[in-house]
Amino acid sequence: MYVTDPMLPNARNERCAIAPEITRQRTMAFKPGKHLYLEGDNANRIYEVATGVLRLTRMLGDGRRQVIAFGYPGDTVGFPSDGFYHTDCDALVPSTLVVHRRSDLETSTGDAEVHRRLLGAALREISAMQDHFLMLGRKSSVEKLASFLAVLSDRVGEPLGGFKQVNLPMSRSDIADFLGLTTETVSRTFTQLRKSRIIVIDHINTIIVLKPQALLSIADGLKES
Amino acid sequence: MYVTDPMLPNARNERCAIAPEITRQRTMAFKPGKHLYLEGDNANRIYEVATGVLRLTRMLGDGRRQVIAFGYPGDTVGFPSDGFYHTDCDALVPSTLVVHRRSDLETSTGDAEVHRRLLGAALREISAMQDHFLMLGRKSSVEKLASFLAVLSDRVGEPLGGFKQVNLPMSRSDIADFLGLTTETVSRTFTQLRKSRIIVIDHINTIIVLKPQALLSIADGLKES
DNA sequence: TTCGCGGATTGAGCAATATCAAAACCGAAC
DNA sequence: GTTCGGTTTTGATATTGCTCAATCCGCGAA
Repeated sequence: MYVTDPMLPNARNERCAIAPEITRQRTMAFKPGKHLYLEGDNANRIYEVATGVLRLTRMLGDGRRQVIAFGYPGDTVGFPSDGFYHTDCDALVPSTLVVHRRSDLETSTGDAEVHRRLLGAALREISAMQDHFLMLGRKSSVEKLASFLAVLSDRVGEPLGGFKQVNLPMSRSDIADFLGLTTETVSRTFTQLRKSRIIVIDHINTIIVLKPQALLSIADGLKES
Repeated sequence: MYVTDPMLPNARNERCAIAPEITRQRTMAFKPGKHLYLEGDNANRIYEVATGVLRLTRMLGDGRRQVIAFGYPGDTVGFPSDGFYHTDCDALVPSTLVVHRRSDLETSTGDAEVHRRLLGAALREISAMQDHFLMLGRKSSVEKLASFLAVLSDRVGEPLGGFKQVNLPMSRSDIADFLGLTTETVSRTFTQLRKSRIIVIDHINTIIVLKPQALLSIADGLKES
């Protein structure tokens, strides 16, 4: 999951639920604690998230970290380049994954539907990452957090008395490393959104969006607060 | 072209020169001044840069801009997602492009070699963008500019009396919008690298790298200067 | 229940980068 | 050559987000 412009008619529709005939393919359970793969590992498998949340990270020599993406149901991770993975990947919560062979994407000899599906996921990935660049490079801290919450609320928010409740399985420092901020700034920005009554922090990892429209306005830089 | 970690054994080798039998395919000339395509256009063509330099951009409502990538020879631009382009694209210098049909990538019915080639380009694109995230989100201004110059020098630098000369066909504000900085900061950072005798600014758009190793050290955050 | 620990929040000061403004430079047109 | 317009550089100041440090909070263990 990347932070795409929440105002755009997004590509969510294409990222449809995994069809039953596909889940009948090889599926695996994966729990937090170990890595699904590491940067530099031989990339022989591509994973489609069915349930749970994955975390893709990339490290700089001195410990600085970038969370490249969070893998939510419908997302695909592990695209190979030159035969290797280029990020680390682990799970934030117990997850289930549909496993594909690298050859399912790279050769057209197998199941044509799976091939089409993986290719589509790769192309959507490119366009989502392009949007994410705009956010990383050009948005302020409030705009970043608002964009993040808007996307999450849109994709995995659950209705709660007219509002949307969003669960955040990741830590504040995961969010910080995803948005290119520090944990302190993320925390302060949460407080700021809470004080403007745009969100309620129900629990450290559960927020409720009170004013989705205000969140979107901030995300797109249309509002100063 | 994205800014990938210049220390890594990079994927440049894969991005090999366009073979003669491929250039025999449909080729077009494209000059600066008009757009190759705009965000939202129907994406029916995919372009492989043969010569020249393209610029891919994405805009935020209030005018803030992000340069998503520069398209150098060997790079491929115009990957479709949901049938549309998701960036604007124009040329910085007169360029020639190898034109592919969208269907060359999306169906496996055509030339298998072209299909393989486009798919490989898409996968490399994903991994290069992941590296670029780390830079946008976590690097300082000197580190960003040093990374940028290191990659350019590596990819398109020309030998000049034991040093490498790098041409910069893009403006300072293009560089700024690519690295997530302002033009002023880019300019100051150029000056800083010049004063440390790491580069020489031969001309506004021609620099000479005097100390490639120092450039790499800074790029990777191993040096404070 | 209390204790202790790790993550989260808050605070104060600071550093990096942005902003605003002016000067310098460069190339194109005359 | 001179002029003009746009880009780049430089300067002064403002501001955002970072750093360092001190609580605070929630949760599991005893």
